Amino acid sequence: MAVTDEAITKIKDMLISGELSAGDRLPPEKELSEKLGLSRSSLREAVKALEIIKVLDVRRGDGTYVTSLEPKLLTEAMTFIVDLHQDESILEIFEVRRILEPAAAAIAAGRITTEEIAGLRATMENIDDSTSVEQLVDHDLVFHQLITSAANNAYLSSVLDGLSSGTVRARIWRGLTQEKAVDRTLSEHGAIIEALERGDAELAKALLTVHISGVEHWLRQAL
Amino acid sequence: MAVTDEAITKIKDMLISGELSAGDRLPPEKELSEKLGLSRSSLREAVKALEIIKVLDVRRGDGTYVTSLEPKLLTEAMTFIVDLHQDESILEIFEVRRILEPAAAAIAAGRITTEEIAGLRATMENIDDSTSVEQLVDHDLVFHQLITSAANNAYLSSVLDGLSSGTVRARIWRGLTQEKAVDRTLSEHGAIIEALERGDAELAKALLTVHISGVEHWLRQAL
DNA sequence: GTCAGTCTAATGGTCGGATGTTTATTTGCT
DNA sequence: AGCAAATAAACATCCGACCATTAGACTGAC
Repeated sequence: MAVTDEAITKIKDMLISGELSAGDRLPPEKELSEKLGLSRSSLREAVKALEIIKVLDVRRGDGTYVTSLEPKLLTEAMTFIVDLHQDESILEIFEVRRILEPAAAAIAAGRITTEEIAGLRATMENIDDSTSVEQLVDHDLVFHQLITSAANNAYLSSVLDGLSSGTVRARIWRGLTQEKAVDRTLSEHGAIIEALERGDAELAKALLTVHISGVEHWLRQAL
Repeated sequence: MAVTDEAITKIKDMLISGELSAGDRLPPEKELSEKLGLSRSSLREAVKALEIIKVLDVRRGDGTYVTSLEPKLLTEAMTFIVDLHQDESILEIFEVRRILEPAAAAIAAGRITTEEIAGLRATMENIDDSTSVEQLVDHDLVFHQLITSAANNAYLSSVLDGLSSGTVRARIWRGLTQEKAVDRTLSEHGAIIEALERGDAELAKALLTVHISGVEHWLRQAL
């Protein structure tokens, strides 16, 4: 194994063993490279790799720190990869979303707070079929994130957020706008909010299945 | 933005735009660094980062290639991250698995082939409650992977595989062995195979929900 | 004493080049 | 044609120098 990969493994082990914890600061590059027995150049490659997947947070002029290590960091790593193959396999991604999001909504229905409901309602304000695509994408992003986060499972949220990257969303809403299907989509969002507010898990689940399947169907014929 | 991060973005853009495709070979480091306007050292950091998340495949003495970019590469990226926080949040991860795996089994029930059934049966051979923990973990890993792959959705498989890393599995089976719960777990596996063979999606789904919930319950009290 | 501004040391960011190691290819011999 | 050695290409690693940024210490005015 290359020294750089060894360094990655060693740092990872230090995290797993607890020698390094969330928020801790790593020794300076020079010092750490000597400790791990490799050059600063090679160590930097290792640190860069860990920074990309959000395990380390490098602050120039300050130092290198261990991130919060929250499940949230799964999202960015996934988004990076999902972005790379959006064309062929969007449908497979939607199949996964169609499994997870209704389940998330069902869980959310049982524990969603009035504040969260209010947050969902807020995303619907000032939105109609004459709103710009960018705003629609923003609304859509926040809407779905609020629901999944109401399910109170950070991994669930991370995976779902990672699977639905912004680039894909933008393409879809552009298409929906052209086909004048914005109204219907927005009214589906409204119905979902009502079901969640009533705590109707079954209905919320069904509505989300229908909602995602609808977009999926549109996508299928658009490809 | 640092030059290294710019380089990562540029390479990513080359992939999205199609200038680089799966299997393509990148220019040599020296040449590419000149083209992108940065030093070889900095470029190497970028390449290393992309290698870690399985976007690039670096072959010493040969060259650097774009990987297949299959969804499968999501797994390793996820495993890396999931391994880092197994303790606190295993239960959240299990909640996600409990949503996805039964759904995967239901899909699989409708399209699983006799060869795949035979493959599942094969994992049960030579396995009983006197088998070593390592072998049990191997069996378990292959068993669940076969089911998810029978669902024929590469993203679904990748996400599930990523969520259930080997380290967690090992801990669980060690526990199950101590509690003499191996028998029950294995018989559950057998029942799942039969349901899949009969194409009974509802039963397969229910069995997997029960199966995962059982492990989840054991985990909850073990923590 | 307190605050603002300045200075400095620590730290990461970038670079260029030298050298080692591995692999694929070419060359040359039989 | 086939095998083996030589060669070249490419990545791997290291080193040392210098730049850029930041946090924190310091200083001086009030």
